[in-house]
Amino acid sequence: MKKIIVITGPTGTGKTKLSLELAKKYNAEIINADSTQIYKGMNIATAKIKDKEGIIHHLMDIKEITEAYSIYDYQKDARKCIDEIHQKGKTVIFVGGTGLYIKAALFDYKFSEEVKQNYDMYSNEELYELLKEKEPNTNIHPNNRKRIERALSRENSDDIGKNTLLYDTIFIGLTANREILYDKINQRVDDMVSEGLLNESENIYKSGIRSKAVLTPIGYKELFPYFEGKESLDNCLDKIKQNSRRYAKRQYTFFRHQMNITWIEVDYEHFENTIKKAISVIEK
RNA sequence: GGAAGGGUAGCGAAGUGGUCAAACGCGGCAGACUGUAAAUCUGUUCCUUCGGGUUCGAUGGUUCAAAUCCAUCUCCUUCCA
Repeated sequence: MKKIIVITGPTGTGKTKLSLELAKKYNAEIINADSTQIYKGMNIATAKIKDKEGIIHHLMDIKEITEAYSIYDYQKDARKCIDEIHQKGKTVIFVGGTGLYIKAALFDYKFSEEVKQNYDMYSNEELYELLKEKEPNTNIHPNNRKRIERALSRENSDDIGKNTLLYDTIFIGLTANREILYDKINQRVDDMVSEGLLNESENIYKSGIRSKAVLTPIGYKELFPYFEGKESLDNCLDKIKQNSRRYAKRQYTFFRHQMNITWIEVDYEHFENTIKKAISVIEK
């Protein structure tokens, strides 16, 4: 099977579990599509797989948390992995919830040379005016300074190829009723605590490293006020739960509008049903 | 039993005669998204057949006009007994 299988969906739906079963069935290797699992040392909050059951996982634990990594790197790395796996005659399965990474790898996203500049002296309004001159049809909001700076730093590209799929791919999304999903997410945070989340987070806190890799994932930075004695543990854990719920919502928005996904309602009680459904979607 | 303060939309909290369907925050919902994407940013949030309708503990009153003033009732918090 040379089709690429993508397993995605919001956090807490069992993507990892499903991916292992499918990898065994289709003689596949897995490419991680989760932006936070790229990094070493961040395992509990990112819900990294504990037992790979012999399945080869790519693009996981490949960077130190002090290192930079971006979607541009991911695109190159992921495509290289696809070629290698296909060359072995095996199937490729992408697993993860970072929608943009999946899109950049599989769609014809074109990245151009960066024109690094310092925009510190400009106000949001001034920057927006600059962008308007460069890209009159921009739909970036004036308040979204980071994205405006990015847009100004890249070469103007009319054809960015974001809707052109490069590979024969099947997109499977795991989903669940909102209420159930939120319960799962809340429960999962409590489970992470029993698995040692506080320890892992405190080590990162004490390391003094405040890189992008540290400050991006949900589950570490929210605990820092607790280590500083400024906030109760319960409040910090509630913050993690809330951020996770909001993250799941944003994921839905992205997946619904950016990719043609076949959604599967997760059967938490009898996960084998979820696997069966996925197989029937793949073999349809 | 006495004294004081208070009950405002899902929650917290402003508002103390008209410009109030009611600031702001949170939560919820919806959305954008090519180099931080577990990020960043936006919209919306009493009901509505979009004409309007019904709200600010309850009831009654004053007024052209009340969440805002008055009376009674009710509930909560704190203090004194």
